[in-house]
Amino acid sequence: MLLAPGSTPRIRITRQRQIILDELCSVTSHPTADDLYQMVRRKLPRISLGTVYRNLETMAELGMIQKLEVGGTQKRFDGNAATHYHVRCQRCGRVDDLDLGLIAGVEKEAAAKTRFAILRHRLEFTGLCPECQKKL
Amino acid sequence: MLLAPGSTPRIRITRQRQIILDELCSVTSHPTADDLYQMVRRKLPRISLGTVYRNLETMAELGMIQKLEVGGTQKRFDGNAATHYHVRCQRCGRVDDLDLGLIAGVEKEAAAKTRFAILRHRLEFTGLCPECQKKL
DNA sequence: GTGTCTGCAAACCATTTGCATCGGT
DNA sequence: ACCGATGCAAATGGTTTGCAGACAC
Repeated sequence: MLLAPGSTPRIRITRQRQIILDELCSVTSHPTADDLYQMVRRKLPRISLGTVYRNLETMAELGMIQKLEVGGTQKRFDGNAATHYHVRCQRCGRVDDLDLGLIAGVEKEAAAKTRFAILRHRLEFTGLCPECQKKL
Repeated sequence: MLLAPGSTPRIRITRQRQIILDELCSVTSHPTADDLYQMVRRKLPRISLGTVYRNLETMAELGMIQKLEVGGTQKRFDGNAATHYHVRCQRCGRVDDLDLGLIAGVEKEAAAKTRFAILRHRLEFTGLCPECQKKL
């Protein structure tokens, strides 16, 4: 979504967009696009998967939500736009929030070690969720 | 690659496997499967992309190399099997190693905050590489 | 000789996209 | 009315897989 200089494309509040956002924010899990599609479909049976993808992308670009690029095949989405860390179960793929304070100063430390301009960081833990621990 | 109890499937050292590993270890970048395919093809013109994928997968499972699930569409591979952190350029996708000491105690701290059994962690920085900074 | 590995091609699956129509503003 | 958004279906692109022949041990 490139913006022509000077133009400000108005984002419309469509029924679909509103409901996708509502569903995402109503949940503490970190649903995939398809999870969300299933959830939203209960309220808008005719919505298409493409619309879900497009809206998630748009809202992530606007900083309203987060697109999580955690491990696994599918991307996941988070209604909490603030930086925070995650744990992912390597067996079932479940992703939980982790209530750790942000690691202070790492970005500064990293910036000192490289010629990259550091924009953000991500910390992700991998492990086994309680349910999967039992099953092993 | 599930192992039947008691069996120890012998891993054969084929020409393909050896060369894929050599190429990966000869390089400090973090090539994608296709990058590696192109590299290996110069020495083994008849190798197939499927073989590259299969071998990378196998060697990652054996802990000989690392499969990096950093952001972006493609997975990347690292000949250095030891835990270390990375910076990724959000514009061109380049991935560099980051010479930071491992964050002490985070896994223990994380374990205390969740009921997950923590197995490992990953810290990834996103930014702009020197080349992409110039181009903007 | 046995059982793994390879090359090839087709299959898979998450995500993206083109297009005609719809609907917010 | 304008132009962004939608539904649908087809396309894309990375990765995986089935199979018959090849090769390491």
